[in-house]
Amino acid sequence: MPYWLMKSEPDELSIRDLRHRQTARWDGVRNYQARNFVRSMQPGDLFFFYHSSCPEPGIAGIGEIISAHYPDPTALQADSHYFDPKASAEKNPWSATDVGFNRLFERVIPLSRLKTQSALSGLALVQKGSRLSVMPVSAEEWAAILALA
DNA sequence: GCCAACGTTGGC
DNA sequence: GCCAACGTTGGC
Repeated sequence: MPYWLMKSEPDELSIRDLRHRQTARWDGVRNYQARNFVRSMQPGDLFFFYHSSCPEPGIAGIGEIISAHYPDPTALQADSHYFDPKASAEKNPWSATDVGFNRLFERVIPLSRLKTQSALSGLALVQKGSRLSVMPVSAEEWAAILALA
């Protein structure tokens, strides 16, 4: 079962929001590499829920993929922040998936701490200049991060 | 196909 | 708010 890491701005969707709602649609991915990762997700996959663009960027908990991927409806909504004028119902290049809550960490594992872990040096998250918002996490990386929670 | 300009991401 | 790094756009 593959593992993932996905970034969200907590102002938009935080791990606490997910815990409260239990499920949410993970949409708005607008990068082809990240989209391809979304398309390879399977129900039951777990992911680290990363808080970005906030006072304490880091991993805040764990979520679970609970649906197959499907065309991202926000790409077709003119009033959406994620509207893509080049997308159509017939040809929508963007994908979304439904996610569920799994676990809230007592404390956020800060990015600064993740950066100090040699076991995580291959993770796109900690690599200079990387802005990938959806990325795979190996079983070894998963265990190394969990050990910090 | 090249590449400059632009917009976005996201840490700090 | 700043700015480095990246991806995309569009003229040529």
